Amino acid sequence: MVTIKDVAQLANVTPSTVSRVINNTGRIGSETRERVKQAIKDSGYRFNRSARTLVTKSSGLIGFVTNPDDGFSYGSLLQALSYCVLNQQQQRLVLEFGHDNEAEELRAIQELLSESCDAIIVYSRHLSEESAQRLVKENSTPIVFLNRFFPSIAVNCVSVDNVACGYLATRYLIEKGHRDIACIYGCAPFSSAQERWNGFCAAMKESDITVDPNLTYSGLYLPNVGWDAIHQFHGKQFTAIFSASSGQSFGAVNALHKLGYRVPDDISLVSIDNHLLNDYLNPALTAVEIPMEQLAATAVQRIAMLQRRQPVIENCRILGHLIERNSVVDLK
Amino acid sequence: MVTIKDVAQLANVTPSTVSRVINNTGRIGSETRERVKQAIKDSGYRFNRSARTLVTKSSGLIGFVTNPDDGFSYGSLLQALSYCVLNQQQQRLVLEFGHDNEAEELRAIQELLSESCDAIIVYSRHLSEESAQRLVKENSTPIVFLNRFFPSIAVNCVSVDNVACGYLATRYLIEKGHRDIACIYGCAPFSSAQERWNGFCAAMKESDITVDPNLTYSGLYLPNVGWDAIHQFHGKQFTAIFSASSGQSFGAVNALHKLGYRVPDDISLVSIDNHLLNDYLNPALTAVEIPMEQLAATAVQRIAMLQRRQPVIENCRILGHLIERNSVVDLK
DNA sequence: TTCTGATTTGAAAGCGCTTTCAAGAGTTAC
DNA sequence: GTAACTCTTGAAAGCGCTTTCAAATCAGAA
Repeated sequence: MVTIKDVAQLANVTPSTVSRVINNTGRIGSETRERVKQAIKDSGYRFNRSARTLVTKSSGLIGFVTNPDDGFSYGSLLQALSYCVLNQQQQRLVLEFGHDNEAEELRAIQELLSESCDAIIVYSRHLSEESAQRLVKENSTPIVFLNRFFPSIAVNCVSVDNVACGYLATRYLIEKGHRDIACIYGCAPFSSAQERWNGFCAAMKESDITVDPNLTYSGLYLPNVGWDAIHQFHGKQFTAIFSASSGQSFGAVNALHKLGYRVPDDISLVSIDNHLLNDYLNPALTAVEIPMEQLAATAVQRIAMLQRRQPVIENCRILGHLIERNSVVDLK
Repeated sequence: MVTIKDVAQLANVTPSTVSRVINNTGRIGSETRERVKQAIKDSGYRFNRSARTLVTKSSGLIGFVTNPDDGFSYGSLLQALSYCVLNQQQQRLVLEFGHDNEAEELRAIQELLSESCDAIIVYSRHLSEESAQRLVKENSTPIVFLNRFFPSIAVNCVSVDNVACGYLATRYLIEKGHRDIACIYGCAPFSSAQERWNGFCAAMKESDITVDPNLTYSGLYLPNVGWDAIHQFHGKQFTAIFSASSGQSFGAVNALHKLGYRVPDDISLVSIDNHLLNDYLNPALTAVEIPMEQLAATAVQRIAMLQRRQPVIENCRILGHLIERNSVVDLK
């Protein structure tokens, strides 16, 4: 293994000088600098990051904790993080998967702390507020929780305004003249579930529409839940559906087709979540989409704030945008 | 920062002993072991991986290089790698993105080599065989190339048998009685493109069907290519389409709908690639799917072989499986 | 010439861990 | 009682790098 020492010897300088050239720190004579650079090339030197990490306590790694996920909802997030932001700062992402329980999520985080990560982004479902709070208090490493909102450590949370998402979607249906609106929404452990439901209720109440309990269905964010919901709604009087997740929407659309409903002619549907499918489903789904780039950028920005120990604006939540496609018919 | 030294002091032993307890190496008196374990807990010690990496030259990191990708085709791969295999071996994945050019892909790999990765998995499009070969020769770190096949370093390649995929899909159509079959396929930089096309041709030839050049269309694996292809085919005589990628298939199905074709009643379609969408599109797409878990497992297995410098079976290529759904009609 | 200050480079310590080698303690055999 | 073991632990070097402090060099001013 070629080390900085070998390079130094070859260039007739000391390791300190080589280090200074590599890191571009300190003042170096231009002739020496060239000589060192040449020696680096000639020797085939490759620099050893763990040695640096040991000294500087900064690894250039950003930890990312998530859970395996049928829809790979984290895929676009990873990409946004890595592509738009991290590369510019010469950082890399390290992945750890929790296995859908809190203990594993905590283990994953500990693992990443051992790795001297410069910061950790947690995209978790199971972590309790107490655990999250403890992690933040006991570690100097910045930790940002994505898509969770813990009031006691709001500074560490970057999340979507799910109430607004539910509200936006529902209000859109109402504006299009719908009043008999069914609702398919989530449940624990998704913290967004209750919020999106609240948004739905708020929009309904605002327009003085009473929510028909027979036209609501709650379950995991999965296609079969949407499918079951439609079968429950079947036969009842409704013209539109607010479906709180793409997973549920796909199942719902499928069931609607199977039962002979035309979408949107018979039944309109608004979904939440960005998904490649939204564009290619038949019909393409009108949905409240979350700007993943903004989510990623905000997380990275928040990390920078935490690193500088700056006072931060608490509770700036990301807003979703309604993208009109072809799954809603205008009744007016 | 609590170090192994602090723990040693607390437990009244030397750092060597603490290290032995942590790593479970060497023989340790049971009383001492307990005392050390207690000290570890009491002191809040967290072990520093870069220090270990510096000594042992093994970081427990597996590098993964890919390119940003609209369909996140690597998402399921990451998950398969991380979930099924790596966790059991206490390893983590580090991500690096090339930006769709060879220089960036090479930079990404170098970066990961600096990180002392135990192995590197490259899911690349642009790397030339020469570069790949050089990387393998010049580095002792095992490197595995996914979805590429370089004859000169076949040992380092884990790839799908794309000829077989194209053949399987096409033969299925023929078996269902189709003879006027259009083909939408890929182009450079996808090495799979030519192979899938070859598979298509082989199946056609086998059944003595001449390929009509007016019913073939080549382009990137993107929806708009599928869309354009259908518009070119429109008006010509054909009953089925072999579409070599999910991206193209989605665009094709969309265009078929727009032009008033019923799928599969008027036009059947077989696709290649696993995609969540295959199940939820209307109709659900019959497709040759690639077992990602197998791909991941094979890659990890190959890494282990390379690490042990064992002679390996060259050129075992992963086979796709045809999953029947509802996008093909039986003409017989 | 001598002094001052700026610039460039070197020497050496140390980051937290592993690992080799040796020493000490305890046990058994004769 | 001594020799020959085994078992447990410690001392110390060193992994490849950064960084502080000091030394050396050089230019310019007096």
